[in-house]
Amino acid sequence: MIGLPAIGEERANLIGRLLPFIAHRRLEPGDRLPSERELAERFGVGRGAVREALAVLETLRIVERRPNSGIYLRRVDRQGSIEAIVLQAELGIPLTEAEVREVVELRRILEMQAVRLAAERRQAGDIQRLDEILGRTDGVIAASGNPADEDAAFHLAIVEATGNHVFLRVVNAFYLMSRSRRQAYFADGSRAPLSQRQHRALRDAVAAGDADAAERAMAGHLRGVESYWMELLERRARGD
Amino acid sequence: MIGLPAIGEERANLIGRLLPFIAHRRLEPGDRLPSERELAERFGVGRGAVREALAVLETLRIVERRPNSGIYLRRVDRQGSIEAIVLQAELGIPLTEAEVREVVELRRILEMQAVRLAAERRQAGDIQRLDEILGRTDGVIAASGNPADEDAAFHLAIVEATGNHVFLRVVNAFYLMSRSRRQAYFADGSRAPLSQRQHRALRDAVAAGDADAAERAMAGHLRGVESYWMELLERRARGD
DNA sequence: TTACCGAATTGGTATTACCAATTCGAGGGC
DNA sequence: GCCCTCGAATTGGTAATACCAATTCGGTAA
Repeated sequence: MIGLPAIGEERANLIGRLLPFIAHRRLEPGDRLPSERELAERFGVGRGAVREALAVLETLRIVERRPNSGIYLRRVDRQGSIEAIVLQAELGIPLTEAEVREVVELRRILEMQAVRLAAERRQAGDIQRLDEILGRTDGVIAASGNPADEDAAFHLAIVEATGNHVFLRVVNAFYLMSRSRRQAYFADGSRAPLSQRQHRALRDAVAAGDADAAERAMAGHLRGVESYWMELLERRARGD
Repeated sequence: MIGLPAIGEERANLIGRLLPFIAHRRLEPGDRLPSERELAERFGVGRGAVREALAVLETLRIVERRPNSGIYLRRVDRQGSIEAIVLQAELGIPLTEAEVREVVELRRILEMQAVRLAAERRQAGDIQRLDEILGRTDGVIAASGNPADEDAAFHLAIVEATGNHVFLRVVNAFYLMSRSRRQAYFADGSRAPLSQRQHRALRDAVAAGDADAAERAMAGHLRGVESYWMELLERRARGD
């Protein structure tokens, strides 16, 4: 069949089908996956689509392609890329409980250090950017909208104030992988105003160049979010 | 021409040619790249190869593909993936001076926190792994080999002792992106013995559960590596 | 100047074909 | 019975072609 469109078939991202396939087969690191031709047939797509997905999975260090031999699974748990978790989250695959705890812990480490550096190095433009985001957030709250993306923008703007763009990339990954979770967090409209007050305290501490105060403000602010995540885990453990 | 093999033509990784092409054109975020067909012709490859490369660049948030419209450059400097830097380094594209300084700073932040957590949480297996790597390194040094990979393995084993696999993934990215630099560092054979002594002090502090001592040991150890990187930058600034 | 329509362009996808290296089993020699 | 050898099948790498559907963009008409 040439060029026949899928007949009413929902054709999700191939990576989103490939990852559960790998997980479901309980493949061990080093195991060989089916050949490209077999995967193409099994998922009802062309070989080109399979190769595109495999190129991504190889870059994320999930698989290894050996020419004329096969596709092999790598030690995805410890050598995999951090972006692999971002991709999974974007595909709707939920993080494991361990991953959630680890993400929360590392996010705290990163942001505590970031806000200190930000307070020490902030430029006028950085504070201006923070104020702009705060104003935009006020508007979203007033319109009863969900300020999840503005929340992320504020935290990332603080990291940006460190002047370290690599730092920004790393923290950005964490915000990308928790986007849906953050949306759910702010779905409860009562949370946004408190968060906004804490953001303003953070802004003031950073603007004043008071690293200790900024760190304290960040610690208190993160506590709220973290407890939400931990509650989510408990709820999931009880079976929703 | 069908199936004609390249005649003596060195056909490097397409991504390795695409990235300089983008940089050389001084494309701004939002700008459109040539179409897939044009890129394929320009680089002398098939459209499939171009699509494979673009799929990777899209995952790394370097470009965005809009169906039936075109390929657009994203804000690669701040929204790009951290893995994009890893990929660049693997392709032999040197880091910019700013990136080097930022990588050094963030690596210090991550490892200082990691070694504290490792000292607090290390299990028996973690110390065993550290000792194993230390022993292997002794062998490499005795054989006048380059212990660059053993050095990375040791630092990563410390991060692994935190029990945080997400932490491990992030730090792993930093070691992958500086692999060639680390090889050059240990090419001077006089550096390995000092490094090994410092590693042993780190191992002892972690094994003893002394977070403060471990942090001090890590701080001193990193100082040496960092000064090497900074000297490299100055040498490069003077034009090698 | 504006609104509209149609042709060209573009990414998305499947199919086919060929190459070269690896794999693996059958057959033969020891 | 065991091991070596050789050849066929398998596999990833790559190019070329064709078609679709949506976007773009130019020209034309109101």
